[in-house]
Amino acid sequence: MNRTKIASRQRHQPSRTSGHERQASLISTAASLFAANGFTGTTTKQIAKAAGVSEALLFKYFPTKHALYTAILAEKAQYSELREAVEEAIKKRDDERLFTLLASYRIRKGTDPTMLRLLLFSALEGHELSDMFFQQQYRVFHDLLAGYIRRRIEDGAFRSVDPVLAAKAFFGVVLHHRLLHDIFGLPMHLSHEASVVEYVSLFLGGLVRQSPDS
Amino acid sequence: MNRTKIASRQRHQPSRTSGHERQASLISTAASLFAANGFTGTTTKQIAKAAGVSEALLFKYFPTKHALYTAILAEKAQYSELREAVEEAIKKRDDERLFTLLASYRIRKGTDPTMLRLLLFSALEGHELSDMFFQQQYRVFHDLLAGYIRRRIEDGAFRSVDPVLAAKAFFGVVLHHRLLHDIFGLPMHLSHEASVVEYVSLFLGGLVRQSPDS
DNA sequence: ATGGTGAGTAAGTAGTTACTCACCATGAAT
DNA sequence: ATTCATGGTGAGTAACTACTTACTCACCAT
Repeated sequence: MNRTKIASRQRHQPSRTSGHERQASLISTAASLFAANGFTGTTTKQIAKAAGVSEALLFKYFPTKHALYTAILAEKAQYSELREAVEEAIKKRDDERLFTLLASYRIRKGTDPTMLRLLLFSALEGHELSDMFFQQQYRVFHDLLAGYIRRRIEDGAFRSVDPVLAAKAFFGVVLHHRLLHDIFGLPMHLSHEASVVEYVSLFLGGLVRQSPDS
Repeated sequence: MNRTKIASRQRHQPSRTSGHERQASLISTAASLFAANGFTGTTTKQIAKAAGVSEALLFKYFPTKHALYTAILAEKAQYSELREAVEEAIKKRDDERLFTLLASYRIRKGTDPTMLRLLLFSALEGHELSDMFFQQQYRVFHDLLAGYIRRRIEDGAFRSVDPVLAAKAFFGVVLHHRLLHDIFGLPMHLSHEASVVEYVSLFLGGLVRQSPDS
C-alpha cells in the first residue's frame, strides 16, 4: 500500500535533519518572527509552520516558548568583527576614522533591522535577557568610545565635555537614524554614506577645539 | 431580601458614571497597560478589571480591542503647550534657549514614559495609526527645528550643515537619552538639567561658527 | 534479525482570548 | 405611575493558546 513511499524516500537526500541543524533553523526562524511581531505576538504554531516542522518537535528542542526566546537572545548577542578596526583607530588617535567606523557599522546599506527590533521588543516587553543583549550589542562600544573621548580630552584635542554623555550623544544620533529609517520607515533624503559623513562632521565640530591656545 | 442593598445605595454618590467619563477612564487605563505590555500583551479582561468594570461594558464603548487602541493614539496625539515658547525663542534667534527648551521638554523630572513606550510599541507592532502618532508627537518639532537651523545658516551664524540631518541628530541625542533611562532603565550619572545643558553645549559647539570671518 | 535511539508527528488537553447576548438598574421625562 | 434611553453585568462561545501524550518511522550497531 505504502511501498512506493518507502522506496522513493531512499533515493532522496537524508529525510532526517540533525538535531543541531533543526535547532539552529528554529532559532533563526523564530528570531525573525519575534522581531516582526514581538514575543506575545508570535505563536509557537506560526514558528513551527514557518520552520516546516510540527509544533511538537519545537517543544522537543525548547521546553517552553520562553526558552526559545532566551536561546535566540543568547545566540544573537555575539558580535565579533569591528572591534579590531575600532581599536586600531583608537591607537592611532584617528578621530574621524573612529567615529565614522562606529557610525557606519550601524548605518550602512544592508543592515538588517531584525536585531534592532529584537532589542527594542525585548526591552519594551521587559524580558530578563534584555539587559544582557543590550550589554553585549551596545555597551561595549559605548564604553570604548567614552574612554577614548576621555583620553582625547586629556590630550587637549577635545573640549572638556563629559565623556560618558558625549559618547551617549553620538550613539544617540546613530541609533535614532536607524530608528527613523529602519523601524519607522521614514524615507531618507541622503545616502547612508553621506549621512554618516555629515553626522561625524557635525559631532566632531563640537568636540574638537577650534582655537587651540596651548 | 436585598432591601438593605437598595437603601444603602441611595445615600452614596451617583452610582452611575456618565458615558464620557467611563470612556475616558477606559482610555487612560488601557493606555498604561498597552504601554507596559504592548497590544497583544494586554488582554481586554485586564483592562476591564483595572478600570473596575465588566468586560462587556468595555465592548459597549469600543466595538473591538483595536478600536480602543486607535482611540488612545488619536487622543494622546495632542500636545499643545511648548510650541509658543519655542516660537518665541525662534523669533529672538536665541539658539541656546531653543535647544534647551526642546531638550528639556522631553528630558525632565516627571516625564512619564507611557507615551514613549506607546509610540515605540505602535511602531514595532506596525499599527496603522503609528504614523499619525509619530507625526503629531514628533514631526512638528523636527520640522520646526530644521527650518530654524536653515535660517541660522543663512544668517551666517551656523556652519553650513544639512539642516534636516542636524535636526535629526539633535532629537536623536534627546530620544536616546530617554530610551536609555526611561526604557532600558540605566542609571543616570548626571541630573536631568545637567544632562540637557551638556547636550546643548555639545551640539551647539558643532553648529555655531567658532571663528567669524564676516 | 533485532533492539536501541533519536527524529518526527497527529491528536489531543486545559486554559485563555476577543467578543456577544440576554437581561437588570437607574433616573429623568412624560 | 409608566415609559424609555442609557449604564451596567453574568454567563456564555468559538477559536486560539502553550504545551503533552502516545505513537511511528528511519537508521545503525551489534
